[in-house]
Amino acid sequence: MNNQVNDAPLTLRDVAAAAGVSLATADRVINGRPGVSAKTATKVQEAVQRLGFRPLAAAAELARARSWRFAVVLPGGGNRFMMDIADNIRAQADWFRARRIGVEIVETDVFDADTLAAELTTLPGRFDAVALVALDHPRIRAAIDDLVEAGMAVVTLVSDAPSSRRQHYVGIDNIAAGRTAGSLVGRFLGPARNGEPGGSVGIVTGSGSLRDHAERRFGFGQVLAEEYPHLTRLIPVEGRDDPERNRDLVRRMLADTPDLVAIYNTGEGSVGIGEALAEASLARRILCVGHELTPATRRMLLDGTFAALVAQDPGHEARSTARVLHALVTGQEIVAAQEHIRVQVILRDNLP
Amino acid sequence: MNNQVNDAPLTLRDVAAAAGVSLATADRVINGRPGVSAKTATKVQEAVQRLGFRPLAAAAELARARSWRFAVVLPGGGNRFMMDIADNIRAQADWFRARRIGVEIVETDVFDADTLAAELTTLPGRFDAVALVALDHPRIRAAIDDLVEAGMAVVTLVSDAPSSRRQHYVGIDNIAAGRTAGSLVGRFLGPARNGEPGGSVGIVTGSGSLRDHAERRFGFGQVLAEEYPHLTRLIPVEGRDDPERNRDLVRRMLADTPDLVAIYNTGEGSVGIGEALAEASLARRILCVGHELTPATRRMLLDGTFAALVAQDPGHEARSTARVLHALVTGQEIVAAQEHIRVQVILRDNLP
DNA sequence: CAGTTTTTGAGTTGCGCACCTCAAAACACC
DNA sequence: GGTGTTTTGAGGTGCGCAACTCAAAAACTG
Repeated sequence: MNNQVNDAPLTLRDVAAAAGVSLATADRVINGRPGVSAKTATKVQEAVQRLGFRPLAAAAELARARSWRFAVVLPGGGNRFMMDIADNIRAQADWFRARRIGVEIVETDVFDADTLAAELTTLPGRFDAVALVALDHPRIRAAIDDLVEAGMAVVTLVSDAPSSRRQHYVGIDNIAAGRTAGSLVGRFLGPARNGEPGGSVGIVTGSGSLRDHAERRFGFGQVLAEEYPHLTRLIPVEGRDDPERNRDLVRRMLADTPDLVAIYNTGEGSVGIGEALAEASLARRILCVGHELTPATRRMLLDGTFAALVAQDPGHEARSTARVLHALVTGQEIVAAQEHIRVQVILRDNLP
Repeated sequence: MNNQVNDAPLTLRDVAAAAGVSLATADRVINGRPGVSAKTATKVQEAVQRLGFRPLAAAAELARARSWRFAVVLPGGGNRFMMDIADNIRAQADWFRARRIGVEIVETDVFDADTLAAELTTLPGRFDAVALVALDHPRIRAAIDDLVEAGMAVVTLVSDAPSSRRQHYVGIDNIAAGRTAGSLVGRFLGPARNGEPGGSVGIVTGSGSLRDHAERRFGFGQVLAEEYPHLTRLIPVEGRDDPERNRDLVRRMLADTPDLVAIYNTGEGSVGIGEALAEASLARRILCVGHELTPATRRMLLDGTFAALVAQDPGHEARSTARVLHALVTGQEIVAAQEHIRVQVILRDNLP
């Protein structure tokens, strides 16, 4: 085992010498410039491998001496989770400045394909790279492909468009997130007991047009059907992530479903669910699992209204977005493990 | 709301001009060199504030033109989690090289205060910074303080020594981790039913000399006592993180405790617990919660022997260690949110 | 006031690389 | 052989800053 992680600093000059070529030629190979014979290029690449040369990041960055413009396209409106992402992007101002990156946060109606597509077409020329919360819709897919075609680096954020040509997705595996929620509900309710029916599980979801919620419902249903068949799944109700709609929907659900034992909310607006339960004096008696850590869900986790949250870290996503876009435009490698966004389970006890 | 995250790049030259001083004077202020009157220094600092100047990291790094030597002190022996950390440190070789950082991984007997203290005294002069898995022991505390006194940057890793002068701790809140395990056990076992006794919960722990295991036991006990008083906690048994010892201890536990319903392992060697349960055909019938994701615990999570794991991400810890040490030696700021290590709950469904 | 110390300005060097020019050398082709 | 093309070498410039020198200016001292 080699415990010496690395050795004396190497420069491009050392590589050139080792390969028996001039500095200019070594530079041409390293930076993929034309006018080098295949034979010579191989010699240089071998020397790079052999010596383990990597350009000093600081020097490369300084010498490149160009600045970048990134756009981050987020849904407008009061979505708390998206506001958290925006805040975390802003909190990186120093990081961006130190890399000569100008960032603009563009708010738009992500739920409307035409609006979003129109917004996207304005980006080339103004920006070098873009991160967007994607709608998985043919028009958006085409718009994303046009951006890539125009030479922009494109990553999807939170909600993916896997069939597009986007270079990277910054977000969680939403099927796994839904499955996790399903396991938590099933486990927390406990096994079926002789003679006792399992009860019904209500599902509150957002608009259904973003891929993430659909995938969560799918994963949730999968686990409940396979592992907890004694539980009855109600038909999902759509509250568009709006607390007031959710409150009304849950009121009706409580009235219509005497054997309701649990509620899963695939999206935002969990606070409305808490209100409806409190009105009916059923808080803590009906098991609730939701998504994302916000001031409201934090409070409901602490007071026991919600038993658990499935969450993704908006700070991690903001930083990952920044790193990935930077790596894409500067041609650096992406550290997959670092950029993998975890599906977090948050209980009262491991609240950050 | 300002959606323009940052503006045109500034140089030190701009700051000097804005402050009405020469470049040399601005440089003296920025880098804390002597020979500047308080009045002038204030002028420059105000200009820095007003313009929002930050030295371009790449240029500063390049100009500083010095290399660093980091040591990472880990326990020797086959601890899988520690091996993961070491592997992740090695995986960062490129990152280190790009910053002129040489890293040496030092394996030693972290559990023996004399050995560890002796190892630590050899570091000053050979290294600029050190990360170590700390024993919370007066001798180690003194040794750490000596390192800081000698001008080294010191961070503790995984297990902290909070009363020492170490600049940072890279690891999780182990009390929260223990509480989380306690909540999972309590919740998964379900509420007390009329007439049914709650049953006994076994606790398997490591050596007890590292702070982390003690804190986990404490947090676990806290939650069980407060929230699940119907459960009986057995006296913790010490298996020194060794699978074979753990197996023997659990064999005896099973024989002695007819009403055993759950086992919590605060440390490594969970595979021994699985073996003992399998022998007795009790796997999946006794609820198990353990720590850290390894090939063995992953397997037991998938086959249902373990219901959940409480984990910390060794990759994150390795990267955080690198970033924090680098920030400490170069005088950069530490992004607290980025370096906060999360207490993760891992179920079968959100396995990374 | 002269003499001393402190403060400031002006300037240089080099970090390692990207990017460029220009000329020389090697090669291909007829 | 000569011509044209490709490949290679040599060298320069600048990125923004750190770190330094040296001299000039300003601020104190008695």
